Amino acid sequence: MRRRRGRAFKCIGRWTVPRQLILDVFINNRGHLAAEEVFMRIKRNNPGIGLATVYRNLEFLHRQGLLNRFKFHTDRAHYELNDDDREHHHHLICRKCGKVIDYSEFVERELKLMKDLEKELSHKHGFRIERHDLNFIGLCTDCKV
Amino acid sequence: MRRRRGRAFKCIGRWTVPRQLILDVFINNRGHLAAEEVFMRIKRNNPGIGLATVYRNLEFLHRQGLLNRFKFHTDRAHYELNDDDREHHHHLICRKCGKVIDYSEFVERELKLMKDLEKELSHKHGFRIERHDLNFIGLCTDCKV
DNA sequence: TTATATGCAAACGTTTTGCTAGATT
DNA sequence: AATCTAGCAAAACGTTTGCATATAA
Repeated sequence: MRRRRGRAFKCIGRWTVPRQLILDVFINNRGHLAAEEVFMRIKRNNPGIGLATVYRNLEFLHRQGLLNRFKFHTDRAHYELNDDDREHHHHLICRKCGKVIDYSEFVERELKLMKDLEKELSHKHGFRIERHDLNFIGLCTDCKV
Repeated sequence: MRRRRGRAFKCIGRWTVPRQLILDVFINNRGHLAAEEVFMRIKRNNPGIGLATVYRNLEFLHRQGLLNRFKFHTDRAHYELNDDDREHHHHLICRKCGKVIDYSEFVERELKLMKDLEKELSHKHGFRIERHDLNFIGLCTDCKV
């Protein structure tokens, strides 16, 4: 198996079938998926897949920078495709049904603030800030009735 | 047992000894504690306490609005005292040692942005936003060497 | 050919639950 | 007295690990 993603990408390790299948799930399904959900989707056409393989490869793809990892409301880790072409965005999380909506409003203004904050905080607390994580929690249209 | 907190507070349910002991841990120890840590601290002077009681009461106190609940880097849920008098703040999280530092820099500017964002997002996505959660993840002074 | 990844099952750490005795109102 | 809560142990849940087999390079 040799098919990867469209653009060039150096991979530490071997590019295997399960690895590609997992990535395909995210390519065909822009969203925020937990391991179990990825596992189920692959299992439909590839019943031989193991859940541990999914877990190992989600972590692998995350380390390779292909997937972003989140801990939202629930206990499960969620992953989304880390598409360089994609706009910087954050998440609206419904605390009732768990729905996650991406948004990119006010990003320029937000990024400016984040940069100022990172500078100030790095200096003051000696932290080397690598990333930030901003979530809005509330009720979605369906759940707020 | 009748002792509660300084200010008035209506409690749904019964105010029990373990409930007070758990709250005391947070009053005497401003910080972000996981269930196990709270359990250990109480056990020192009250060996009879059960871990399940701690879990149940952390959730209880969170529902009562006395504790804030976070899911940081690790798998454990962390809680902190929700002190109304306290400044609005966010968290710097060290991804290596798990240390959590509170900060309140740029809060006015941040709150202004959050308010604008909440208004825009509520309108556009039909979300009723209840709260936001902003974390900076990186390496602390000790871990970045 | 050889290191790496897979699949399975068992182990793991955290959190929840069922139950009976006990405490609070 | 009625009801809610505690403590214990067992189960549940998401995730990780050990190991023999299979696969990519």
